[in-house]
Amino acid sequence: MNVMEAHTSCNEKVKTLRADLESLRKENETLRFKLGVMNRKCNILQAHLQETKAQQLGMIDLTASRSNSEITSCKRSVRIIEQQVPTPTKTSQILVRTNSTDNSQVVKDGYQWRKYGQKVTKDNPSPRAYFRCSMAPAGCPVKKKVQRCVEDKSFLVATYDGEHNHDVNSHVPALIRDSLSSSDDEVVLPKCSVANIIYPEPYPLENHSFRPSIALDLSLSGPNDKSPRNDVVENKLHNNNCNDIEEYVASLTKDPSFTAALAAAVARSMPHLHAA
DNA sequence: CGACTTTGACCTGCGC
DNA sequence: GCGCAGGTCAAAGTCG
Repeated sequence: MNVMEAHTSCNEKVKTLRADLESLRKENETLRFKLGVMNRKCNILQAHLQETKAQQLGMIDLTASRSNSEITSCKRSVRIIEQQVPTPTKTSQILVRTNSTDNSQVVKDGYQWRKYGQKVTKDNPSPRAYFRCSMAPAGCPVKKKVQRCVEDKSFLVATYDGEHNHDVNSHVPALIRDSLSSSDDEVVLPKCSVANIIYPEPYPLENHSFRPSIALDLSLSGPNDKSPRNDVVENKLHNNNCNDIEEYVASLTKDPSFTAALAAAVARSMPHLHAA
């Protein structure tokens, strides 16, 4: 009888352990996915940071009263950075937070777009929509591709191609301007090249002061607008982002539940360590 | 009725 | 040259 009881108890333990194992496996999958997303975001952020630094260095006034050696040193630094950072192109990308239940691919960026095609691409199950700028009467060469983010479907990836040959303000109807300022979407417009991106935040934010997405009133300036106001906003944005990212990373590393879960996931992904 | 969207067909570039 | 994938066209449909 004792043997029977022991056997039953053993079976129950096995069941519990299996259930635990299954839930841990699921957790592992989730964490791996999140880790992958974070990794990708980190890479893009680093590229963005490098670009910002290059721009700041490029703004150094080389004609100011400095010694020749200082000037040469500055020029050399700028050249080194220029080699590291890809040459700015007329292509840029932004990420737009949308309502996850909203299936539309409309990115409210202040310009008027006409959809001329849609295609399902190989690397993303969500269809890619093709838009042309329809604001300039003579025809604007700018094109835009919009596709849902493959990792987080609540975000739209908008790729801009070309430069607007007109101003955003002169053609935006009042209705669109109004809808922009009240929009739920959060957008950061491209500054000059690829990887000017606002990041989706797939994790709960309640406990973190860092919230990387910043809503801008886009009706006041276009992506090519180099007004002082725009520069102030951009500088503020970059400084805030850099500080906030550090804050965010610090808060994540201080979070015992996050580090424990991460450690567990890493340990589980290395069977040889498990066995040892 | 005009502007806009949808969607299948077609074009083009690229790798093999 | 062929096949594939991304990009564009244009006719039909939809909406205000």
